[in-house]
Amino acid sequence: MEFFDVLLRYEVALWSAVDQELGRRGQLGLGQLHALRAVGRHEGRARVQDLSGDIGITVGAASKLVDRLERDGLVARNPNPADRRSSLIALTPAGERALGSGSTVFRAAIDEALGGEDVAPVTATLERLASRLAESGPGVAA
Amino acid sequence: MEFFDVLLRYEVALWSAVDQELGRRGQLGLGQLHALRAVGRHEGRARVQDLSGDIGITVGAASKLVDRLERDGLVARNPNPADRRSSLIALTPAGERALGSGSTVFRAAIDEALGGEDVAPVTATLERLASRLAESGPGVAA
DNA sequence: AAAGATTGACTAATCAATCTTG
DNA sequence: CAAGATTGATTAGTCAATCTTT
Repeated sequence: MEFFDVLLRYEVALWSAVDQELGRRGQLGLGQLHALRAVGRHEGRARVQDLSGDIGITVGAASKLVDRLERDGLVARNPNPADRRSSLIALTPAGERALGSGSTVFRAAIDEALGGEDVAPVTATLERLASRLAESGPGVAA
Repeated sequence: MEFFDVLLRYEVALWSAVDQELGRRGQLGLGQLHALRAVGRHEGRARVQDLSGDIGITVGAASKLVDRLERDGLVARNPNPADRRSSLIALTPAGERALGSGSTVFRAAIDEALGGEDVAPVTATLERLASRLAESGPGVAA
């Protein structure tokens, strides 16, 4: 189970290293940045469900996450004309700025951590494994 | 940043899949099992600090984790004859049993998730990256 | 003083129950 | 009645302050 152990250990260590670098450079924490990246990918039309799936947390947790991002002025819930049960979540101008500058530091921190290592093969293998897993059982989903 | 994204996504998905399989088989959750595996590796002489480092959580969190494991009868804090500031944490008989049966299910769940994929190269690369990171900055440590 | 651990205040996750809309 | 989201109770983490022992 060496694979599982090192996967877990490295993921925790990398998250921690990147998060600390973000803090040193006066950026958002990695948790918030990770969320803003997900919101950004949905081009202003993110629903709470989408974020839940992207980030791998429950719908309830995603709802509260959006509460906090909204409180901090980084995203806004806009009415969904097609379905009044949900809102469409978009980045605010402040959210765009935080995502932009945070992403720059984020990329640099990862490049630094990789130190020239070619991770393309690892990336490919993990993609394959992730697909396998997604097919068999839908992780966090209800 | 495809590498970071898939690393994170897969780690979350794999954790979730294994955790659910443990639940279905009436075993401890993966969080607790992960902790018991760490305690077990220290052969009855684990200190709170050791677990903190192994698991990648703060010392305070590790102290509370041991509280819960102790409350559940899975580990015991024994006096440390060499240093009265710390205890030596050991598995109880119940803890040994839970670790044993949980590990069996754990291994099977991982094998199932890997589905014959050869992860040795990925493991080697992640080991190398983890070493790099450990040298530059000590993650969670105070 | 420093090291090891614990505790309290706070933050963020889970699950279950609930409310609204489709 | 399903689906989408929110909320409340609980659980587990962070950080900072503290206590004991070295």
